[in-house]
Amino acid sequence: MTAPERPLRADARRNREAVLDAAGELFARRGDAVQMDEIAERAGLGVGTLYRHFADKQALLAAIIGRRFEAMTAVARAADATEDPWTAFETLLYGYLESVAADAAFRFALLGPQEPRWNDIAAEKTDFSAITERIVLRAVDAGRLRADFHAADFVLITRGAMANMSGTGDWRRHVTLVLEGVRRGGR
Amino acid sequence: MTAPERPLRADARRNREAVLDAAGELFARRGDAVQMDEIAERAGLGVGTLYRHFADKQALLAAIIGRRFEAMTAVARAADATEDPWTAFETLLYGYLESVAADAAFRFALLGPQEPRWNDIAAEKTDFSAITERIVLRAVDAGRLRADFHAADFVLITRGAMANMSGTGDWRRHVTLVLEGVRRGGR
DNA sequence: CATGAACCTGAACTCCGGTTCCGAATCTAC
DNA sequence: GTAGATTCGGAACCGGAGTTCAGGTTCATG
Repeated sequence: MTAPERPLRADARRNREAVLDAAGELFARRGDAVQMDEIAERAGLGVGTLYRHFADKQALLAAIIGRRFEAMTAVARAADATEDPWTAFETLLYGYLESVAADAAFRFALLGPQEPRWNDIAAEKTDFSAITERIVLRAVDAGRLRADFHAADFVLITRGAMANMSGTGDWRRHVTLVLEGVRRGGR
Repeated sequence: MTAPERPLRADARRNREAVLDAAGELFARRGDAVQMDEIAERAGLGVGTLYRHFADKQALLAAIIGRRFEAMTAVARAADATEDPWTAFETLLYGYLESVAADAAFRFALLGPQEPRWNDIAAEKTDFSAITERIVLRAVDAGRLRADFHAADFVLITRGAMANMSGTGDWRRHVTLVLEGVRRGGR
């Protein structure tokens, strides 16, 4: 179905990239509240061009989100490479949250009401959740997380922190508090 | 300015109530995604009537949210009447969250991006935050909450839980975990 | 350098939902 | 019971944001 796919013309590829960059930047700053005209202007292109590369706004957003999920997966993989189970867990958690904190669109996708969608996309295209599960398991087995801690709890914590990222909320403080209730085995 | 205020005509008062009920019900279920026509239909009235009673959609929402804040303040007052400081704290926390869980509009108002607005309204019209502060202080003084716990942390926890209220998130589990990191002096 | 396909532009279009407005209906006071 | 003010109804209006499309432009190929 996606078979023939002749390579894009040079200017087309360049423009496609410009759109992705502009959209990424703007979505990151203001979530999906940005409008197509703004993205076009920032990319130095006409709106029509956006629609030549992406079926609609949703598709453009999806492309951006997909990128982020891939980056996220890389972060997770790196964390998993750490020997110490607790360090691995913390690295994953903060790596994840730091990225999310820097990107309103990502946050929107993760927190938004159409919940199932994006996470499903992520599940299909990356093995982020598998890696997360492994890291959590390692920490539990090493006695560094409460015995009943589950990957779903990682999501819980994560979402909780995200909710404290806009405005005055101090999400780091929030994570600190939660971690205190979840960490085990001091030294 | 609001001085003369002749009493509303009987039917007007009845209709106003119907609007409030319909809007409360729908906003609670679907947040501010409901549209004016829907509310009108559910109330058995024309749209024009909504606008006779409320300047615009925002004002209607504000009326609903205001109601909820008042109810919330009553809950807080009740919690404050409990002798045991920890029980008071837990009562407040769960009372708050239970109400919020039942009302998407309220959640939306508390969690939404236009953050400052609603909380300011609340601060002006109710003494919810004052009561909360007192309850938190009591628990800290009694050694039942970590010494550095502050009213702002209550908000943190609260927002964190809210983020886990839609879809599959198990907000009670989330609160349990957080509480574990915050509670002090078991039995 | 010429030709045609691929691509770009941006004004115009469409859809959607909040808001208005005025004739019709309803209530209150006398 | 009736006059007159108040309130209601809902079709029409309006602005905003996504999307389309009829040319003009640029690139790749021979």
